[in-house]
Amino acid sequence: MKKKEMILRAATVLFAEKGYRDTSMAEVAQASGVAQGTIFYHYDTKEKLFLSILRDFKESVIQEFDRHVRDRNYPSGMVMAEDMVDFYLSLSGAMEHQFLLLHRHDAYELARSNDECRDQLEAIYNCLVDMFETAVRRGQQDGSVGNGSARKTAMILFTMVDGLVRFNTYRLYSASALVPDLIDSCRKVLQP
Amino acid sequence: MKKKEMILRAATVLFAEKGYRDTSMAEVAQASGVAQGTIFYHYDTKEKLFLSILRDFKESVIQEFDRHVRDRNYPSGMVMAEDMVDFYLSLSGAMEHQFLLLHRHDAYELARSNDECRDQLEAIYNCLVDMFETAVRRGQQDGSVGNGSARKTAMILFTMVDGLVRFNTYRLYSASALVPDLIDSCRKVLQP
DNA sequence: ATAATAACTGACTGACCACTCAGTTAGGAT
DNA sequence: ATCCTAACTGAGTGGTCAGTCAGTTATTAT
Repeated sequence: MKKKEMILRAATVLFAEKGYRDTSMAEVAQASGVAQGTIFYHYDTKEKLFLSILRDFKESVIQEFDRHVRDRNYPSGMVMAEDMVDFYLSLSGAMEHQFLLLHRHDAYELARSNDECRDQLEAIYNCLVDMFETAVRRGQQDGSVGNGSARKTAMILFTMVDGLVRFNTYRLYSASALVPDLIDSCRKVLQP
Repeated sequence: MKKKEMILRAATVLFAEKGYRDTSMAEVAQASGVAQGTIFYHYDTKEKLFLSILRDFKESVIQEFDRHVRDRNYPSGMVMAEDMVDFYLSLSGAMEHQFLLLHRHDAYELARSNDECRDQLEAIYNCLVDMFETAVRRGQQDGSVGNGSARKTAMILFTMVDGLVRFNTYRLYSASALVPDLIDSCRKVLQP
């Protein structure tokens, strides 16, 4: 693996686990087995390193979603919606550190002063909500999902599933114990 | 107002808006119109100042909730649950900075190494979920709410409402536009 | 083989920041 | 009026950290 990528990976883990501000570039250098100067050679500043992580995350989410949905045939929008909840949960497990980053305030902080950061965040967020919206729309067409704004319904589903991931992240409650109840609640929200 | 309280108030706003790590004690001192040394006279360390803010928040939440529920007669658990959603939304507006603090990662960070911080967080969180649980239980007794674990149902309601507050905080979406849909979804989740 | 460029290194720097401390001021008790 | 203590002050300190830079090593082109 190239050193540039090693730096990105190590920084993703450290920024997610310790936070952007609480992670020094010296720590990133040590964790990636690289001299401090090397980081600044590849990513001019700490901020640009963080942006690269976000960009990487965005591309991964889009790619994973496309790969999951492609070649898949759902009998109904409702079934697709349930699969999207499952997919979101497994994605947040597989990309644990990136989701942890998304659940920190660091990125939103940076987004206030940095346009690119805001754009990346919106793209990630839109991609995730779009997942649910696609399912809702399809369900509304085939009659398995009740009417109402598809976008708003998708956002409510998003808050429910994302809240569960957050419970897990903060170790306030084990997510797995809530999954059946959550899926059940989502079904109730969607039912015509 | 005593200087000690002025410091606490200024620090709450600054920690919420700029983050714990990004706020220097010099800024807190300036914002509260006090010398730097005065802060350390009242609150030994930055960490203890933060804990005092959390303690203050916990007590306020409990007090506000008690005051709201006392002397109020709900015709059914379902109506109480709807009122709890409303109450949560208005509370998060009235105590905007404290809720912002709760939505940052700072507190959860500190909780990992500081027992008191973890206890305060759990107390705040329990108080909020208890609100919903009380309503669900009552609804299950009078038949206005369906059966199932009251705690889990309360947690799902919590994630839905809290997710909405978060949307607002991060300025990703205007909360008010989602409120009617949210209340409607909560009703669906609760219905027998 | 030589030159040219890209990748890499780590000691160093200037800025910042939590916290200290020696000293001053305000308030209350007798 | 005198004493005592609590409240308050701000210049100073030691430590940390993002970013620099002059120099070294690896890679590629000719």
